Amino acid sequence: MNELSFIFPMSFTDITTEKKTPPNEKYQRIIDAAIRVFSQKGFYNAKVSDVAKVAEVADGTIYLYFKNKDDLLVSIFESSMDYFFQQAKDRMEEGLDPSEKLRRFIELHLDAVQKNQGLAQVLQIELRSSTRFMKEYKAEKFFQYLKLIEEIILEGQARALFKPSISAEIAKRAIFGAIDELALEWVLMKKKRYPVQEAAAQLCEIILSGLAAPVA
Amino acid sequence: MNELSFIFPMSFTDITTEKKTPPNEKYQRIIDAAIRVFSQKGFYNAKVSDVAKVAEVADGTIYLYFKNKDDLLVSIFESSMDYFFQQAKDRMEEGLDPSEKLRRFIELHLDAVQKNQGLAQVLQIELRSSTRFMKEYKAEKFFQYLKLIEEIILEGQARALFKPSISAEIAKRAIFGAIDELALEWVLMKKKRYPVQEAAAQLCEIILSGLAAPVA
Amino acid sequence: MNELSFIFPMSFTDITTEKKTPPNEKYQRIIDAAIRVFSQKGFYNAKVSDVAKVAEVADGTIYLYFKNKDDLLVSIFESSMDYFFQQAKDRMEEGLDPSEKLRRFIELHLDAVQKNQGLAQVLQIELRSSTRFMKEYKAEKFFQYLKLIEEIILEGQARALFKPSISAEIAKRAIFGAIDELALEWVLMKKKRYPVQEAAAQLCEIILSGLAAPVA
Amino acid sequence: MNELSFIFPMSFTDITTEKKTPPNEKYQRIIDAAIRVFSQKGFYNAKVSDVAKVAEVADGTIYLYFKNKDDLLVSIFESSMDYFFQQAKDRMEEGLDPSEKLRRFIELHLDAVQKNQGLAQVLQIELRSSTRFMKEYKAEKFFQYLKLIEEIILEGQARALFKPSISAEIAKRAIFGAIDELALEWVLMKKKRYPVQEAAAQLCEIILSGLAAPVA
DNA sequence: TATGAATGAGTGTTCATTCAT
DNA sequence: AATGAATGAACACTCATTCAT
Repeated sequence: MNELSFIFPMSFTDITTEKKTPPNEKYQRIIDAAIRVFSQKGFYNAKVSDVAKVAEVADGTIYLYFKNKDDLLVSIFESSMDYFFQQAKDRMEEGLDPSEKLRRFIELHLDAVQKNQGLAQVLQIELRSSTRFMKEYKAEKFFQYLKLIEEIILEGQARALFKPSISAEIAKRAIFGAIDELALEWVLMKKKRYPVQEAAAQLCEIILSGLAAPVA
Repeated sequence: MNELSFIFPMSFTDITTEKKTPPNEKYQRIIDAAIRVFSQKGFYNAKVSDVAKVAEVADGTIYLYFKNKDDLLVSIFESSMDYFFQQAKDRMEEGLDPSEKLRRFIELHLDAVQKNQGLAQVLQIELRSSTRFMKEYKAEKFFQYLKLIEEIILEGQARALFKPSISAEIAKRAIFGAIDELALEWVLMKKKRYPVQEAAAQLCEIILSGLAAPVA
Repeated sequence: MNELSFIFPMSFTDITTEKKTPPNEKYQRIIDAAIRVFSQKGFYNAKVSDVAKVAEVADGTIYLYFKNKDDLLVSIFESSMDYFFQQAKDRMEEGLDPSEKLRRFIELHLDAVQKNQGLAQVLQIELRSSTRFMKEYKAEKFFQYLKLIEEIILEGQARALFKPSISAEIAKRAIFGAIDELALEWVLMKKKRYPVQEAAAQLCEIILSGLAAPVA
Repeated sequence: MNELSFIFPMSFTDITTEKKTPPNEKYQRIIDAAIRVFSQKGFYNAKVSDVAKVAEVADGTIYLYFKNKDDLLVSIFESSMDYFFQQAKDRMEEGLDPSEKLRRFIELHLDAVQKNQGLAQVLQIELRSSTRFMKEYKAEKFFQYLKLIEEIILEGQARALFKPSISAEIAKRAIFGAIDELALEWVLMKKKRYPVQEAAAQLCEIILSGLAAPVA
């Protein structure tokens, strides 16, 4: 049972399909160990051998499943995003109001963060840290994520529910940034001063009225 | 002429007062070199000797001005923030409308980013990368930054211009996150699709109406 | 075949029991290389990579067997002393005259030095060099060595063969100093002007009559 | 007032004559500082800048008086020995019994050690540490020291007071080693368990009867 | 003489990665 | 597939020495 499968009952391995090495039990152990170790020590300060130790695997075994240390981080990112998309699809059925969709999206993100704080830290802090990831690595999955927000905004504008003056391209980034920062703060907070849901609600209150078309 | 002095005509050395080693010409050269090198290669991938080379200084000289490689990063952060606060104080005079203050704050941040893209990258990407900075190092200056936003919100609420239901504590984080993400995207964008000012305007449009108290 | 096994036919590994890493072939190669390199260049001037090169091992391999460069020196000392004690026990059977025991002890020490001059240099010169070893590191084994001499003296006094006025505590140091200095000179002598055995005999002549109780 | 001048009222500078730079007040300050620093930290762990700090001189100033760090150590050694010889000449007047001369010699050495423990440590531990000093540097002064002992022994043998079978060449080394070791132990002893004079007396008791020709 | 800022060669140690078993 | 001993490139930092002032 890994950290992610705690969020989503369906097996992790079902969605990731690109990997050459079919994710198996040992692959999972390594991913889970990496999440734990990276979130505690930080990616750069974590040793591959630390991950191996936690995963109860030999150092070399990690290289049977991952190309190198970076690949471990990328793999964590990619499979996490796959989960997220799966969930997003489930929760935001067609026909919902764009405002409601956006609310659910925000809630989903923050709920996921709450359920998996170690993972959240890795994705937010460590991933961002590497110039490689931010500049060179085409964060395909990250763009997919942004696209989800963009589509909601565009739909809202098409249905005249959101201000037409808003640039969806820019707004999606601002919204992601806000969610991301709230998530990060909440995760790093030792003594939680408020539940994540509170953060979600507050953010919705600002964003939704911020986007809303003025009533005639 | 260093990167920062490009933003602010007044000398760097005038404001920073805490440093034991009084920032002098060589200190500046090293800071500027570090900003350039860190923003290009990333903090972890940058060698101290790279910084020395760019600064046209011997490796050892860096250690006359900075305790170690980390200290270089922290110093960049701290002096940048000092600049920012100085600027913020100048631009947001007393008596301004809270909405106007917030607009100016956002514009200030994004303008500064535009004027100093290398520095912006370092602060956003590299600083965040280190577990040290995020968890252990008490980012005093960062909290001061957040406090500026918080005070504007509280003032707006006190004057019944902003919704009372908003938690300033949470909102300030959301706003910072939004600014930060827009800044990051803009900086990393190879071919600028829109001016930063456009990002500032868009963000203001969402945030200001999002915070505004409904008209009776 | 290592330097020490030249002195004692029994395997090195048989006696050293405290070491976590069981001395194996590679461990021995490193120890032997270190003795050679340290005796030639001196501990401080020897590079770890020099030792690695002589041992025909990668630099990093040394750190699989030794905590650090200092540990290499300590390990050489400790295992040498273990050998010595083993030998001393064998050569100085119970029932021997204290004078005879002392003679054999001195001969043993100087013979060992002759058989292993590189090691002797390291132990005498390099070990003494480090403030760490002399002041902080409790040279347990060295005190054991001194104790052997002390016991012989005390036995001689108990049997009224040695002067009762002699302080065993002080005498053991003086004797060790004399042996040590003779050993050092002999080792450093390029062209040997006399055999070590001669030095042993001369020292015995002084010490034994110096300790002897006056005949009634 | 330097450490050495505490032992000998005559000025340090009067005897050292080889030095190009005439030893003056600043030269002395540096020597004294070096003795203090080297004895505390050990030669290799002491920084030239430490010595400069203690001497209240700029780093560069040291190089006006000494060729390099090694030269500092050599200079300490040489001038100490000069003092010693001066003293030895004074105390061991012609006409004295060889036994009495040897006793005075041993007492002189140990008294000097007691009066100047920092210096003693430097000479015994640090000097010996460097392969340079032991192997390459022709310790002229050290041989002079040994010669003093040798001459006493030869005189004793010529006058049939000492055993003719003793090799003066070997005995002088043994005696030096014994003195040196007793000195070292005494200096490093935290809580002095006995006065140095006791060590001197004990050593004389062994050595003198050890050398003495048997009475007919 | 004296200074002390600047230099830059030098090295112990780490750790991602490999590969013989 | 799995291991983990071995590798060796890489790098932050130190400090003896110099030299412009």
